[in-house]
Amino acid sequence: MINYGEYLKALRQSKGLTLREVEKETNVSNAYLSQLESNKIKQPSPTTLYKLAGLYGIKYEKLMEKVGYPVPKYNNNLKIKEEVYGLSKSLGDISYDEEIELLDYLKFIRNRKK
Amino acid sequence: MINYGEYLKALRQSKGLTLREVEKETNVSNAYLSQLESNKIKQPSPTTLYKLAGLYGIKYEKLMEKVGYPVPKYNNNLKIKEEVYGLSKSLGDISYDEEIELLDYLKFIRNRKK
DNA sequence: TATATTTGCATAGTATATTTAGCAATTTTG
DNA sequence: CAAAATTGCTAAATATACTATGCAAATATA
Repeated sequence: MINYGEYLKALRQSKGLTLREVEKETNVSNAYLSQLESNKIKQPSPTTLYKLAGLYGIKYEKLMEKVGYPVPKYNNNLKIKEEVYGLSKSLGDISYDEEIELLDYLKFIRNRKK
Repeated sequence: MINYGEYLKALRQSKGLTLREVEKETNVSNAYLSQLESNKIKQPSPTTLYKLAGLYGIKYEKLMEKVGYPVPKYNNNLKIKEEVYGLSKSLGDISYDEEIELLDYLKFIRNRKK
């Protein structure tokens, strides 16, 4: 059983968005979003995934993969990858589970002093 | 209204295959294949398209596009850049202090279960 | 030619994606 | 504190993907 819902929920909360705010931006009903985040939907349509990926700032293909759809393979050139610098380099390679935890922790950080 | 059915039919016939032969290879029912070829299905699932693309020897992405699904674009450096920065993009803009905290927390995560 | 097999397709049924409506708990506001 | 708004969620309704069954026309075989 694939668990993409937890990931979607962590993404949304890390951005401080409510289900209804996401609904406004994506035209996906808040009720359906809730079902997605609790893994009640096996395979949401690519179009739905595309909208969410856009709003949350992640790659469409990543959601496709999480949901279990075939994803076209491309040439990931490791050399070029290594030449690029930035935050992700400072963090290094992180796993999917770690990313969820970091998103969660970021939410905690930002709501700490209120 | 998108016309991908005609394309699928032309592909199948060019290979001299019957609906039932395609069914055997892809596990998609011949009845459904018939509906696909006459555009009675708006958006067949990516998995179905993937099977057909494989058998017919065309690109999966091409069928995705024909059907009207969003298709990830692969062929530029921006793409690779996005992959590398995927994490920071999903996290959004984070401050220097936040980055330090995240790095610290990541270290904590990785030393936790030992 | 007669009959058996194959072929594409139509129809009905099942599974599942997505929306609408509404409710209980929480949060906001005065 | 009390009323009002907001939030996440559930259940029922609807839309649509996909399959099982079967049939009429075409084709193969004798």
